[in-house]
Amino acid sequence: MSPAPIPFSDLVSEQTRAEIFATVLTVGPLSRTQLAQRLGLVPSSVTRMLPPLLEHDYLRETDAVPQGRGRPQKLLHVNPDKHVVVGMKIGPGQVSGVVTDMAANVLARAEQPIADCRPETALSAAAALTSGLLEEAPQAADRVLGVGVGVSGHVDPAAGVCRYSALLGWTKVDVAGPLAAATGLMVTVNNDVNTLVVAERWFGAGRDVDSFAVVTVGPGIGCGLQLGGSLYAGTSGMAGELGHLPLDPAGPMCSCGRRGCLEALAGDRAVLRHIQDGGITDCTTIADAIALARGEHSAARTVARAAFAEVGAALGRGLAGLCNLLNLQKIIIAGEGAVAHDLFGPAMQQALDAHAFSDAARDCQIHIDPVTHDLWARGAACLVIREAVGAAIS
Amino acid sequence: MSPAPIPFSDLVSEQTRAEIFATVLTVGPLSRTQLAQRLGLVPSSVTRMLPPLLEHDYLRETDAVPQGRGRPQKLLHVNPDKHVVVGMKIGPGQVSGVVTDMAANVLARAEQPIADCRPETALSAAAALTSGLLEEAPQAADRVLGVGVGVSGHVDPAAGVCRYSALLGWTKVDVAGPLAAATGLMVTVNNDVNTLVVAERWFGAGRDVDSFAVVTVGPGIGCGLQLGGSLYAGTSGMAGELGHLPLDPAGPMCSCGRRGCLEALAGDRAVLRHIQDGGITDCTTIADAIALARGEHSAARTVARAAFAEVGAALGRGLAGLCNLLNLQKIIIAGEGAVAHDLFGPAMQQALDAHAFSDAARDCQIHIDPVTHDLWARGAACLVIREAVGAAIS
DNA sequence: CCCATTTCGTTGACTAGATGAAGAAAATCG
DNA sequence: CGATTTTCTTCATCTAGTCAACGAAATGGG
Repeated sequence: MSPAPIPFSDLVSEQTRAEIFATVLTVGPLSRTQLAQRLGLVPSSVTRMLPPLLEHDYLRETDAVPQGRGRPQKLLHVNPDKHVVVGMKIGPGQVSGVVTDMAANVLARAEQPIADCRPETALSAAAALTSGLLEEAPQAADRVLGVGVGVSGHVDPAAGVCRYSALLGWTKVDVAGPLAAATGLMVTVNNDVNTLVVAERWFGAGRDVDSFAVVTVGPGIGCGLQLGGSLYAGTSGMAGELGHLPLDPAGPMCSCGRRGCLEALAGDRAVLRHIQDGGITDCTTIADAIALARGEHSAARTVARAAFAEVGAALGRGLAGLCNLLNLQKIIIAGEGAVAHDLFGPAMQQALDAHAFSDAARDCQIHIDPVTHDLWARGAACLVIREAVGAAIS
Repeated sequence: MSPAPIPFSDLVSEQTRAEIFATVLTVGPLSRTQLAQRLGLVPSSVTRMLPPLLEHDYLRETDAVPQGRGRPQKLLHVNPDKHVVVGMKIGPGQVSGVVTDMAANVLARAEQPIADCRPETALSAAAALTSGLLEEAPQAADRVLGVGVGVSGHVDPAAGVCRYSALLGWTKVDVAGPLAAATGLMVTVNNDVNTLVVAERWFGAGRDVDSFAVVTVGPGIGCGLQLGGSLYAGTSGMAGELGHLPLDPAGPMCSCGRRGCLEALAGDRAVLRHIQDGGITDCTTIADAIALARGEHSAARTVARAAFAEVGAALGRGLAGLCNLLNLQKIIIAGEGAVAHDLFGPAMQQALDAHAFSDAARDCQIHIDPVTHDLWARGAACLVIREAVGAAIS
């Protein structure tokens, strides 16, 4: 594997240039004048900052494009081919990854099932996946900016270490070290939901707001926070633990050993539990449950639908707490479970409206994003770009 | 009432000068060198910023004080007499206020019961209290910087309006307008718990941390947040609504009409409810309950103690959610109810440890601050100083 | 007692980022 | 073709910051 050239930092480490780059990246081609307005600068300041970015070919400008009267604009856009970036997500059962260009466009994707969750297994799979992905983008090998990794669990991004992951069964696992050693590339690690936050912020529903949460539903309930325009990590990088909000002292046991956590009330297992409690025994996966609830009218369908409604109501109560506490502009529901939003959405919204203060709920849009797809890994790639460009850009 | 001179803003509006002022104010007399270190500057930069602050007499320096070898330092301190500030809290039943100097030292205090909570009643009481307080500091009338007001409920600080207050029964009440008209002074309004956050940040347990929450216990449960070094207000200034976190779907009715809110489980009424459920009928105020629980050994005392333990456990569950979600460095328990911390504290801590992730709980100190006393109103005064100095200073 | 040492603070030359005003560039409109 | 409009650049200037050198004011050792 080639050594990683990381020439970006010294050139664009200055705050303003980083903001220019990020703005051009995320809000598309822009003229200098538009850019100045958006950044609260005067056009001449933009002009002054640009030369190094253009000379080093991070940004390019189009030919003049006339639009009515006046001198035509030259639009700035990022040069997507300056670098490629690898992003991946390590989850239970599989490692999935993408290669993107500098505009975070996905060039190739791949995934690899892992037999067990031991750190060695997962990390060697991640290294193999990185190699494989970079071979698919053959001319890219000498232009790799770095590898971004999203890990479900508590991550210390500065150290590149996963502190604790219930889902993976990890405690104090160094992720960046082994992966950097195996690939020879710069490695950035963060919580997997945080990678989604960055992706939503740059390309998704978080584009136009500066305070939002991404809540992932699936086997577990995850949460990442963007507060006041920047990713909120907390004291030791483990903020966003919404899944174990204690919502019901009489609730079912949670995998964490406590009772009535949001995750126990609204995770996949809660759906299955409700269905089994309803007397249906041959429904063992969440896919079964969705199929049942969307299937032909039957007693079983009624039970399954009621199960999703229960789960939606619990989720809504949790979101109400989040909404009341942080007075967010938006909550984005994502994760594998979001595909079933037709089943749990109405009950969730109803519980949210019932439990959130009306002012807070009015200010807070709910956005359901069922097509997370590559977004996890793409977000991990964004993380690398974001770091290279300077964390200041949010 | 005299017109308010507000000469500060133009002079010190620059970020760095504001930070210098705030640092000198909060961490006491400092030499230029110490100041530079603390602000991450070089001493000459401090020297260059000082002249306007000294000329306009916001800061002063002591005579040289030798300390061992070398040239003696001249310590900078704020000139407390440059202005006076009025701070007050409008709560149900009474308006209380203080006059402070520029170092937020309390010069005089007063409170005034109000017969009802109608806005006119409360605001005219506030205006009267302001006049009264300023008469107690006679030579101060021409040096008033402004009036800060803390109101329990949802406040829009920019508009100076209380949007909604359950405790006061207010909906869309303009506070700043009438009070400015009546007093002729600049008026700053904020949520009452936010005033506590500022006070704790400047003078209290929040001095050495940059992410903490102040949770007030009493008739209601309030919460203010300092995240990443600055007061977190949320999208529309109503963040920090912890009291209505839904913690128990089978819990008692809350005054907000929902079931099982933290406030219904851990507010004063919850204590009384538990005691009455225990068969004791002549305990109608929280003071009675505290006296009972601290009194002579008896069956009633056992019931009262159990009531506080129940409430503490509920509070601990709520704090665990807060701690997990935001991974704070510190949670400060304040408010009138905090005096009973000997009664609810152990159960609270136990529930917190049981429900918070151990990593998050380890990073999060609990600080109980039972002597809030003037702190509400003093915090409101800080709010005015903070605004005059520039919100940038956190 | 005087001079080296130490610490504090100031001065002045210099740099980087931002601004505003004026002007050059490149289109359309009449 | 000239007037107008819009975009972008150039240049003088401002502000906040740094660095390096120096001045100030104490202690302590010979």
